Parts: sequence; C-alpha cells; structure tokens
Amino acid sequence: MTNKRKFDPATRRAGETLASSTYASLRRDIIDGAIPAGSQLRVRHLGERYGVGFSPIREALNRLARDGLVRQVDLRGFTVTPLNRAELEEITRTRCWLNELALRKSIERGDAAWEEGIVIAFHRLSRISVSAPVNGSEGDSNAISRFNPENDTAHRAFHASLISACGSSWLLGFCEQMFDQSDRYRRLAKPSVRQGRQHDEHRLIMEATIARDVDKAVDLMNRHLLRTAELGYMALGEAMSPAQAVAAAMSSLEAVPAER
Amino acid sequence: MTNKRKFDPATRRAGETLASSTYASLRRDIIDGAIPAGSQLRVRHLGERYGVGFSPIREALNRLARDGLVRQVDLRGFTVTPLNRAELEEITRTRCWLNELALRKSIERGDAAWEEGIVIAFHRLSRISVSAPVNGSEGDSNAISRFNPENDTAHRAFHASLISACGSSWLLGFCEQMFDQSDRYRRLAKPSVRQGRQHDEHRLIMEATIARDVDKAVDLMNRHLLRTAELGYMALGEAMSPAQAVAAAMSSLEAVPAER
DNA sequence: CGACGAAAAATGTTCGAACATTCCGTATTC
DNA sequence: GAATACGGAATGTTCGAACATTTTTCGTCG
Repeated sequence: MTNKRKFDPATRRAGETLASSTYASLRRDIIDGAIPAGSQLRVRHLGERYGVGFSPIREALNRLARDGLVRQVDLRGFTVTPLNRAELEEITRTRCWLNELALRKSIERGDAAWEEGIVIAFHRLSRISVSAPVNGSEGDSNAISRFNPENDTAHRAFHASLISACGSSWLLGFCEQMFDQSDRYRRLAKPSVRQGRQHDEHRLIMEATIARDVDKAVDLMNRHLLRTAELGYMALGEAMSPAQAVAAAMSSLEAVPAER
Repeated sequence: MTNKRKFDPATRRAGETLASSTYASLRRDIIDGAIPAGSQLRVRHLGERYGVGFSPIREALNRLARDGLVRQVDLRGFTVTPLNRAELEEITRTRCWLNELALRKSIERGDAAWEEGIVIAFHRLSRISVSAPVNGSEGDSNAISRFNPENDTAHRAFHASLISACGSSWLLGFCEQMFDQSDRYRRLAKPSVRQGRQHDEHRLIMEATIARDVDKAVDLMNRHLLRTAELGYMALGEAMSPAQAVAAAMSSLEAVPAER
C-alpha cells in the first residue's frame, strides 16, 4: 500500500527511468505545441511541472537535443527549437532528398515481408484516421491540435515502413528525425485542414511503391511532403502574428496551461 | 593566486562548462581508441579519471550518444558503440549515399566563395599532412594511432567544405556524423598505412569538384570513401582477434593506461 | 557437481543544496 | 539623457549523499 517510494511518481512503467518518462512527456508537449516554439526551458520550472528533480529533466533535455527538438547553449540553458519559414524550407528540402533516396533503395531491395509491412501500416493508419477525430472522451474539443498518440504512431509507422528496406538504419533514423521536425509544422494546422487529402495521398504512394514504380512513387512522395509543408507555411502565416511571436519568445513554461 | 575555485579544475576555458570540456576529452579518447570499443563507461570511474562529478560526466555521455559514439540503455548505463564489420558496411554505404547527394547539390549551388573555401581547406590539409607525422615533441612514438587534433580538424574541414554549399545544414550534420563513425574505423589502421594515397585522392576530388565535373567528382568521392573503409576492414581483421574482442568487451576504464 | 536463491557489492539514477554565471533593474556619472 | 557600473534576483551548473536496480558472490539444496 505504501506506494510512496521515493523514485516512483505515479507515471512510470517498470524498468523505465524517470528520465525516460519525462523525456516522453516533454517530447509530446513540444511536438504538440503545448510548450511554444522558441520558449526557454528552465530546469527548475520543468522539474516542478513534471514532479521530478533536476537530473531527470536535464537528461530528458539532452535527449531532446539529440532529436533536434531543443537547442542548448553553454551557461544559457535549453530552448525549444524555433519555428520559422527558413527552417521549414530547409527541413522540407532535406526531407524530400532523404526520403527519395531511401525510397529508391527500399524499392530496390524490398522483399515480400517489406510489402506486407507497408500494407499493414497503411491499414492501421486507415482505421485510426477515421476513428480518431471523433474522440470526445475528454471533451477537450477546444484544443485545436491536440496530440493523438495512436494516430501519430500510425502515421510515423507508415512513413517508416515505406523506406524500411533501404538497408541503412542510419538513414532510417535521419528520415525519422526529419519526420519529427516536419511534424511540428504540420501540427500547427487545424486537424480539419490537415485531415483532408492526406489519406488518399498515402494510399497512392503505397500503391506505386508496391507496384515498384520507382519514379511515380518518388514523385508522389515528394508532392506529399511538399503539400504537408504547405500546411506549415499557411499556419505560420496565420498563427505567427508579430504579437504571438513575441509572446512565444518571451513566455516561459508558467504561461502554459498545466496539463498532466 | 587562489586559483582553487571549486568549478575550475585547470583544464577549462572561459565560458566553457565542465560538461563541455569533459565531452571533448571523452570524445577524443573514444575516437582515438584510448577507450576501447564496446567497453562500459562507468560514471564513477570516469568522474575519477577526468576529475569531475557525476553530472558533467552524465551530460558528456548524453552528448556522445547524440553523436552515436556511445549507446545508452535504461538502468544499464553507457557503452562505447562497438566496432564490427556489419556496422562498418552500413556506415560506409550510408556515408557514400549521403555524400553523393550532398556533393551533387553542392556543385549545383556552389558559388565562388564555396570554391575558395575548398581550396583553403585543401591547402591547410596539405600543410599538416606532411608536418604532422614528424611530431616528436612528446616522444610517444610507441602510440600507434595517436590522436592528432590539427590533422583531424583539417581533414574534417576539407570533407565538409566540399559539400558545404548543398543547401541543408541538416544534411551537413548527418554527413559529419557519418564522418565521425567512419573515422573510428580509419584510426584502427596504422598512420603509415593510412597516410598513403589519401592525400592524392583528396586533390583529385577537389579538382573534379571545382571543375564542376559532377559524375567524376562523385565517382572519385565514392572510391575514396570505399578505400577508407578498406583500411577499417583490414584493421578489423588484424586487430580484432577473438582474444582482443573479448578483452575489449570486458575491460572497463581502469584497464586503460591513464593519460591526462 | 550443478541449479537455484539469497545476501552483498557494484553500478545507475535521483535528489536538493551550494556554487557560478547571466540577466535585469537601478543608480551613478559625464 | 545616454552610457556605464553596480548589485540583487534568476537561472544554469556541479557536487556528493542517498536510493534503486543490476550484477556478482557465495552458500545451500537437490
């Protein structure tokens, strides 16, 4: 009954460190935008917010720096990697290049198991894409771009499955990193907007890939990624009015509505 | 006179944290092989060795994980990323792909300043390549593959300069990461072996690149990277006898000759 | 003798106090 | 009034003790 062990603050699975669970929470909050881009990440405030000490926070922030989601400067702490058009342009460019490369190699080398993996990933994405938007269990429909773990996982898994046979776990990791970066911009757009043609695009990419039509698959993929980036551009134009930009730059974590 | 401030253990520049300097030292020792591949990195031992507490060590290890030089497992600490043929093969493959991509884009987009950057980088590499081997100031000629900061910096800078105009700092970072990985294998070979044709290869790559002969430059680059990988394969065959492999896997830091 | 298991050692992790630096408002000077 | 100097508050960094888990050791049992 005395579940009040010192290193066990409720939200922790077996064999997982506080640093890992805090990393997951922080990552979620950053990608989702709950912690605004550009804001300072102060160790003390974060510790208070997530209910842990300095060490796990620092560890988590280091891992986020690994993902490129936060930046670190000696003696000046951590900052959420800012969002702007120049960055989005570079991220999109890089993402297209790397995905084209990985997709070509993957289609070259992929076997039957690889094809089946794509089909399964697409199927799971289909199921969740339609059921997720009606998620009214929490009644937080006012939250515009609320994070949806299932949908996120399925979307990520589908994109990963396409290139999973490329023959380089390094390249896969780089592509996933660019996916994360890109996803931060995509989440700026309202779900209603971004839900639009994405699913059809995914289906076409899958079909061309499995048909081993390399050039068509690559072309569809590039268009898909560019269209995704468009969502980010539009959202940046709308959402980042000067006032909000300043607010994002200045606001620290205490300005964020606390959600546990 | 009282230079005995608590957070100032001699080897520290202004504005630099202990974590940063420890990161640099550890990185050096790992790439150089002073800390053997596959060995466990125990926070307490490292702290004693580098004269710092747990926090900077942990921070440094996290940054090394960012570089892919160490691996981390929850509750089981950090390990130097092991060296083996399968990894070398994948690293080489990925490195060739990414460098080809970056070199093509760089030649497309590069301007005069980019060309001059290459020429300067090559010049610096030339100067150091001939002067470095005769470095007898420390008299440690018995150290086979001793780390040479100047040469290392120049070599890295030359490879970076070729692709610096590719238009993506992300891609540049990924290429640098693959450079580091590859360099660990290259350093397994004796300097006398690896000093061989490398310099001529660098010159040919530079010439083809500046002449904007894309296909030739890419071909030379790929051959260069593959030849570099060959050094690693040979060294792995020689150096990694089963006995040594076991020793490397088992030995912790205390087995390493202490050098400060 | 080997399998199993409990105690002990070693190691990874977390905490909060203490220290160092930066940031920012205020006062001083010219 | 602007530039500079000062000083306190806020924040980043480091330390070592304390705690949790893993690994090793060693005794016991079958």
